[in-house]
Amino acid sequence: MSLDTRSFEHAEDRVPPKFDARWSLGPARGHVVAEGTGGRILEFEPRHTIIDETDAARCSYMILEGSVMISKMLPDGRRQIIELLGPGDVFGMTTTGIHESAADTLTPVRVTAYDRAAFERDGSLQLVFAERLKNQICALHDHAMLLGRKTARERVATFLMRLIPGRGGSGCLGPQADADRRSVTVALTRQEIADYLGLTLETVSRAFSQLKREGILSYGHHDAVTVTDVCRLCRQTGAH
Amino acid sequence: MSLDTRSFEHAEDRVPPKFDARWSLGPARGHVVAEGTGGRILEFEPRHTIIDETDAARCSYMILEGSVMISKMLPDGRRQIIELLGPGDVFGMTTTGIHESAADTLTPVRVTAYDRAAFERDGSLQLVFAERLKNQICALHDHAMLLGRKTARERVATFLMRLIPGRGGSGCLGPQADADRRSVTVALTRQEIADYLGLTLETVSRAFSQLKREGILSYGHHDAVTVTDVCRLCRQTGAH
DNA sequence: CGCGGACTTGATCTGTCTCAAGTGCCGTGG
DNA sequence: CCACGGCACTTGAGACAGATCAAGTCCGCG
Repeated sequence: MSLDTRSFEHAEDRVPPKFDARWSLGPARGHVVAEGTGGRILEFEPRHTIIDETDAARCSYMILEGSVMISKMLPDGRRQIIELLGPGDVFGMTTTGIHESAADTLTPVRVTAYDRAAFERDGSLQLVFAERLKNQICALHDHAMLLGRKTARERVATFLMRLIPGRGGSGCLGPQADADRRSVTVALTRQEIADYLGLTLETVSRAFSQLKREGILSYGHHDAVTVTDVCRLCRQTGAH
Repeated sequence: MSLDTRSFEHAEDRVPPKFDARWSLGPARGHVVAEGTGGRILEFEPRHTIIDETDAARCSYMILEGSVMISKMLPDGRRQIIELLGPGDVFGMTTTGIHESAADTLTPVRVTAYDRAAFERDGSLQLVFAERLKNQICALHDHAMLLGRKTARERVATFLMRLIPGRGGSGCLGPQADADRRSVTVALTRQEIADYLGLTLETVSRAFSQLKREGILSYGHHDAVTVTDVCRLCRQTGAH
């Protein structure tokens, strides 16, 4: 149901985006690591573009490693981050032949890219993708609920809960052992979190500060957050 | 990409919901019309429940005729309508074995219900569903943009544009012949539109009134709306 | 040391929600 | 046939969450 959130804990691996002509020009983005049966394995640095919103759709992708964000822009510049994806998730499928949303890396990413024509011919591959799509649809449903009906505070709490594997979902394990605290790494800037949650950067910042003041979170450096009381955070998500 | 919106134009067919024990009890909702190869064909009256949010998932469904809404509720009663579906669309798939959203009819509906176990075994059926899922994902992406970033006015304009087949999408035909006017039937109440667009009923009503005052819409009876200038409406959607 | 980027915090503004009437239509029953 | 009640919708007035505008702070880096 929820994202594999360990994938967002790679911020420490981040290196500053460095321009490399080989990675940015033409339709074949990314660094080809291996050619295989039907799929090429590509690698991308953090903060690089895999798909532009207007690209012709030549490939479908499955993530092997790292985190990818799918986003859309309105002509006046308003942006919405639609999905945050991790290992196993798929993107780039389309029925129109044109991608209608962009895909960018958050962390170092390795994907398998399947040529569209080859993909269409391979039924068993499509089944694998379809299975994954079901999960992603479920996440999109939850996210629609969040965007349409939750308060800013609930959105931020929900976002943070998704970063904690095994908690908050239908099969929540409850508090473990003694203390119910967990550390997570937030691989997104405040602006990106805002674009994901349908808020402004300031509102996201205020929600973080408020949760910190209440002792539910603690953090020094912005992307290394400790949730000091997971259950209490969970009760702020609106789902209880 | 967009919904097949002719499916929302059946309000005139509506009959008042009538209670019928056969339709409401137990897991096998709906009226079985035919048993077939792997799938049963079921019929439902307007405004009836196909799936409850907590149902165990026994079937996957494909719509043959009519409109279905998929929704979720928070424990405190806030509701979000996640998707509006028409003929060809599919729902009820899950990887968890539990449905996590409800499905209700808007109009008289005929669906094919595939037993979950049988469905899992039939690869070609899954491929048909997968193809359809791609379209629905695309619609969910657009809807996330709407919920996260559009104003009330833009949301309502976008909603109305989706009711006009062949217009507003990537392959928009532009104004036809002389006048650019179209009649649509809105099969949802203001409250349902609000729950779909992440607004309140009053805000939806005000947006309708405003568009009417500006001469972009006209309507007497609430569910029979004439868009008097489709292109002008389209320019209010935020997508231009 | 000074600059720039990401974040925080405060003050104010505003779009949407909330609360509260009021209207019109339709079906029911006298 | 008309009075009545209920439901969906409209409209207005005021409140409020979150947006916007504007300083700041903190930290890494050249």
